[in-house]
Amino acid sequence: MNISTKGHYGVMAMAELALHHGSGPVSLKTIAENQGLSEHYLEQLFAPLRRAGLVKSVRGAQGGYLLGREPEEISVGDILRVLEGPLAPVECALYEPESGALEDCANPYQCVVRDVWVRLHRAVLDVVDGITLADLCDQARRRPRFYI
Amino acid sequence: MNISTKGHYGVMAMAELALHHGSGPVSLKTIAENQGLSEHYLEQLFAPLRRAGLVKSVRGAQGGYLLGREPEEISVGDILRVLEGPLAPVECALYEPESGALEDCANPYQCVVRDVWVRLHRAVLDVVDGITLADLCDQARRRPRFYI
DNA sequence: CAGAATCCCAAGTGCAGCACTCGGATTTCC
DNA sequence: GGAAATCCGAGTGCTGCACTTGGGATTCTG
Repeated sequence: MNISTKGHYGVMAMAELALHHGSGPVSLKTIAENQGLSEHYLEQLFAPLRRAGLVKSVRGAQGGYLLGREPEEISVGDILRVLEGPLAPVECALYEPESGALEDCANPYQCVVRDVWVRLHRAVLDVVDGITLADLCDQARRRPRFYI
Repeated sequence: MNISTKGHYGVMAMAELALHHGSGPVSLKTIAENQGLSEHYLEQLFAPLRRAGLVKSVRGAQGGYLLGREPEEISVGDILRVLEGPLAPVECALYEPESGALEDCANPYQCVVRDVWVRLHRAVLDVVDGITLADLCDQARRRPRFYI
């Protein structure tokens, strides 16, 4: 039930991109230094983010990364799904009840317990899809000792 | 963001114990056969559950396991915490804001993002601590093709 | 135009944890 | 006594995490 550093660092890095949104690309070196992360490791995270369209890259000197969409249109859930995979606690919780998949469970115990995972899945999505990068920026700018 | 088979099987097995609550011990062999799981693997899950007091064991022939408390007093969260560890998405989300731990974050990005993890943590706990084994039993007994 | 800065890509590495299996010791009912 | 069960420790193959290493391609700046 935890988020790996991929998702963790990914959201942190995307938050930094969002704070600089509108003022040119930000390099991974900058992000890595600001946040105390490995630049090469961040590279690995940004490859799938770019393929998913969440960021755009600018190559060459003074290059870096830009948000692929407006901060209001990128949720934490969008980032996590790219870096962590689907956010269902167990595989069978991915299928929603209306598809009739409930009948697929071999035994009654598993079916009953699956309802727990479905509810958990929904609770997770409610949180992560309800927070956008714009929300994080607002919150960051309101912090007392905020710099940059 | 997922639950391993430890937590998954553990909750399924505990649900079966709860259904038989009050009518003697249930052996792991029975559970394993009913649910199509490995008996030896279940053994490993029940060791920590017993140490945590969630189940009691009866050794010898016709032995097995009993719930350590009433079904109303065992939540899914109790089981998951024993088998999966703390349910916080990242370590720093374990500390709640009122302890003043918010000041510990080195950089502002991490702090802002941590609020996401804290909210996620709370949402998870709301679900898993709000479902008891008694709830699962009620639901199981109401299912159409319910047996045993 | 050189060279620095940057993204891009592939490969490898050490470690931890998952999902079991195996073999046996101990306890208890019949 | 023997079968049924819990207990216990060890081992195993695999996958994924959290990086590192080493290079190549692109583009701005002096």
